[in-house]
Amino acid sequence: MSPRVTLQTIADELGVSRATVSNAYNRPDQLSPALRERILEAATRLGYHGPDAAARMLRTGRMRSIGLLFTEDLGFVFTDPDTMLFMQGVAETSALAGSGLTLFPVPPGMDLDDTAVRSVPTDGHLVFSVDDQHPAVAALVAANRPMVTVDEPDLGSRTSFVGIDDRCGAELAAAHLIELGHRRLGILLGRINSNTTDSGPLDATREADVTMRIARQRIAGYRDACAAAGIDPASVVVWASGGNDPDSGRVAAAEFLTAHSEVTGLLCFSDQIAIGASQAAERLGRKVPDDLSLIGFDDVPRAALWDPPLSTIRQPLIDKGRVAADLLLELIDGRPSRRIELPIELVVRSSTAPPPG
Amino acid sequence: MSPRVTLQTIADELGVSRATVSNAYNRPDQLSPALRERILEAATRLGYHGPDAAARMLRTGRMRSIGLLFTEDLGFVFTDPDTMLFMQGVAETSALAGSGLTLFPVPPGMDLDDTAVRSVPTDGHLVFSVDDQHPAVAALVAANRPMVTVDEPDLGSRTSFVGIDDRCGAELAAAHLIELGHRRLGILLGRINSNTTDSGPLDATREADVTMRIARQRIAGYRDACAAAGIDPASVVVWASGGNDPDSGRVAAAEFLTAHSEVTGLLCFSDQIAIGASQAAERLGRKVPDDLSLIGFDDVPRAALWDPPLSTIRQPLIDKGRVAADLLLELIDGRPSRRIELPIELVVRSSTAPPPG
DNA sequence: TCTAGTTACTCAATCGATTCAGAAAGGCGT
DNA sequence: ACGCCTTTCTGAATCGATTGAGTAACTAGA
Repeated sequence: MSPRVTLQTIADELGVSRATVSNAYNRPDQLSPALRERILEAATRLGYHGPDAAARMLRTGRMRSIGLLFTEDLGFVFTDPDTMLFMQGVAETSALAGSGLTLFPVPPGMDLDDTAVRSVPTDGHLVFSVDDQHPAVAALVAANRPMVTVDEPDLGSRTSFVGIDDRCGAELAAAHLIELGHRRLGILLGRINSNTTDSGPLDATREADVTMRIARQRIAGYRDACAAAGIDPASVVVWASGGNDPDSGRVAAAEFLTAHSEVTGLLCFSDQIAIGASQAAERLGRKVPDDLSLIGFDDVPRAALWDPPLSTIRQPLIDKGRVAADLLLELIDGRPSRRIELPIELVVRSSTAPPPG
Repeated sequence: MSPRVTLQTIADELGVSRATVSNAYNRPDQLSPALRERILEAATRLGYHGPDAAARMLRTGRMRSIGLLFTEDLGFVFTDPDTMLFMQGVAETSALAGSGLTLFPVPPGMDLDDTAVRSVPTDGHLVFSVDDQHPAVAALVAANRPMVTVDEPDLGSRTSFVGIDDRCGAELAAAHLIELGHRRLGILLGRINSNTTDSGPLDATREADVTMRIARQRIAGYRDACAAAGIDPASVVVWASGGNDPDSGRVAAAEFLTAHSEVTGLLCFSDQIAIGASQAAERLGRKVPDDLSLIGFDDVPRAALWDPPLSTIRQPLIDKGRVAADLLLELIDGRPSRRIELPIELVVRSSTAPPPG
């Protein structure tokens, strides 16, 4: 067939130089409007659809796309409301900037070289809630390209960071239950690190397995509130769910509530977990909030729609995506790295009440 | 700072040719294992992270990433369960193939040149449920690159296509209601084209505004069932919602049910619409399914969880994503275009019952 | 008329790899 | 010792653009 149509084809057709044709696309002020018209006309006539993106990338070093790395199972990613809200924010900002958004799923167990991470170029990466020991993070850090991490890991000034004050948020949640009169509290986490999907109680030893930064922070925050209220932080049972979805929460909560029926207030790592826990409580015949108070985290849309509507700690998830993308675009622009903490807020609804009796 | 580390840097360091270093990465069988080891060692020592992706793209013409184009509002895209399920399937398949997945949002009203569509290279595009008059589709068709459309538009053999038999599915849904004894049916659509968010009744004239292929197909299918049962297809009221989300469905259904209280069976364009309609019915004091039967379309997870659980037409949304990505990878591989229709199935739950009286 | 300043283009180096056609060296059978 | 494979590596063309320096022509001011 016909050889590829390039800048040169147009240049030859019109008897001008390749540079001029390039300018017609990139620097319209560098040539006469009349010539530019002729060039554009010739281009459509010959079926030239603008400068080749790959060649331009090589020459300019700009990729016009940002990467989004996530390491969770894909079945989780696209059903998790937190992730979706975040992605929405990222997509909005990148679309506004005319930038593409390239997804880099690195499913558990897949070798980094079998993914697109090294073979698809971007201007920088967004890392969403990834264990800091994950090889993909190490690779990106080594490459020393612009990158912003979200929630996790916190890499210091080498990268930008956006997150919330998880410890403070957890403290707010626990303080709310304590203020209602609860004394026997439990903590129901989601997944505690990227290597396990085990659920069950976490004694002091196993608590060392909790490598997720935000989980550690929140445990600390929950305990802060206990300590402040004179409740022995060691009396608070910590339990892990195998995942961050409602089903994992339901299963883990059923075990938890059976093993620890004395607990009247359950501090849930996320709304998703809290939703599962509320189902489990229902099945065990424990009414929420009369027999058991539940408080979630995040304030996803479903939290307000759930029956009963969930008390929770609100964090601005769409904004998190917007801010993360903005920070990355700043970095790509050559500006210095920054660290941003988004505001949080206690939202009291109907899943929390004074303890029974 | 130091000049960029390239293949040549490594080659010079070791006194070998650039070609050999390239082979160390791409064709390990072309050099001795010992030399390959030395090259890889030198690479890590000098901070070389593998061949530059942009340069490789230019040289090989392979981008190792597929594009996903969507033209809906981003607030919709990331909250719509159908879209998310589809994306999950796409992401799974592309991840397995080691391919990146680049999102190309073209929000309504945005000029194509302000988006990344022309400036970020891909091996091909997935077009998800886009109006065939959309300029982005025209641009992709003109570029004549591998592409597969999903549901819409149906471009014939120029591209691959994946969808379902929408007409048959609609017929199944209507036949189910008719079999239950319903004679007064209504059709509640979602958005009818990409230019409007108006809701309201569609007379014969306004029905011409329905440009979405699947909406037209489904209207035809609903009517097929009516005709087969001796119900005058013209007696079936057609109503548009402004969007495809539950809220739009709720608002439109409230108007519809008020204007047409004689209707006992509502054929909803999607489960999302049906969910909204069931809320509207509830507020109007009409019990589902006792006073009003509702049937959705898609069978998203929420359909089964809704109260009452929704009768619907199931289509395999995750598979749709998988198949779409597979078809695109085939095309990129140079294989011929194909057209695939996925199976559908009537799922009877509790939102449908015989009409009252 | 001379000079300085614009405008409108052209030249050619460059981005960083891939790949095919050799070439040098070594092994092997006869 | 000869020709003939293999194995292992090299040379050089090529992908398609961008961009700073340079040039020719034209304008305007003194």
